[in-house]
Amino acid sequence: MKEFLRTKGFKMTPQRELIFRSFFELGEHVSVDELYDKVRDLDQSIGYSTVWRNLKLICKVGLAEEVNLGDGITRYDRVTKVPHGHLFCLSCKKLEEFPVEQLVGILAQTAGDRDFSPEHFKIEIHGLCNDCQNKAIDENNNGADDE
Amino acid sequence: MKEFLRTKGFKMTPQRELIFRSFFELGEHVSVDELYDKVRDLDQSIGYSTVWRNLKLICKVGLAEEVNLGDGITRYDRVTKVPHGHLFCLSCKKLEEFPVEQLVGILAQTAGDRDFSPEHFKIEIHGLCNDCQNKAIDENNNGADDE
DNA sequence: TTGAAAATGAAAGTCGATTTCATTTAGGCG
DNA sequence: CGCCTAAATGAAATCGACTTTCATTTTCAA
Repeated sequence: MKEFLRTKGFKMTPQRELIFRSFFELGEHVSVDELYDKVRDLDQSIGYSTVWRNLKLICKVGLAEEVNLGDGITRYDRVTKVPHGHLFCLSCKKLEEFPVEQLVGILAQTAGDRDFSPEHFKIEIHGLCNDCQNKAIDENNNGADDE
Repeated sequence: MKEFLRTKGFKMTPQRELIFRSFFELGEHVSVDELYDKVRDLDQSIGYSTVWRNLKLICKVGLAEEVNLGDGITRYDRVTKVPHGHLFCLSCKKLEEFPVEQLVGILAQTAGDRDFSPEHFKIEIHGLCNDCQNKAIDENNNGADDE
């Protein structure tokens, strides 16, 4: 990793090492705050802006990309081989993935037909995950019938 | 429209009337600032927060919905009969639409397979529109070859 | 070893979205 | 018609995530 960064003109530091490692240990779709919390557990002295800047760096060197679900929080998604879409639970904010090869094919064609040069496809399903659907049902059974 | 709002417990005011009308006169994907500018041309005295609140109201009563393209600006998209995706130009920010019936069918199935209750589908292609591709080419031909 | 370029941490700044609060207005009711 | 209460308004303050600034420290190639 040190070599990889050096070839791109960046230096390695203990903070960066820790931040990169933590990022890849956390799952997908990490927010700055989540990463900052994790990093802070390991080194109290690392600043928020350092975490933020390194997350940006991870994107710049092509290892992750920003995901914006419209809830005001930018998440950072590891770049993986396989393109995927997101199932975003509006209630608990959990994010699941699903494969989208077929869809991306259709979208690429759509773009081509319109002389639009696609850089990135975004396919999301917003709704309620199974857990939150069940919770909603429970609440209806137990709660008062207000509103 | 006044009746429509009354049945939902909202009152009609001159400001609201003007804001609603302006919103529907502007095309799709209107931002608060765009609407505020237009409304301001017609009535200098209307405040930003009133425009914002009425835009939210338009969403609440189901006539529009928020669109977030990840550029930090919330746009408001009139709810239309036909579901559509967005072609978003990363350079000039222009937004085009394209039909997505077929895709939505596939996505609904995907959601169903996973016991996910979909509320909303988001299908976007981010990239460069034809104009901006050409601009980029022009710049390469004329400009210096600085990295 | 050394010096320029890059990185860091704390704090301040940015900017769109949202809320607060004092005041005004709409519209149902007698 | 006037009255009254809930809703609406406008200005200003606040929020909160993101981004930048700046003084200082660190990396690493020569």
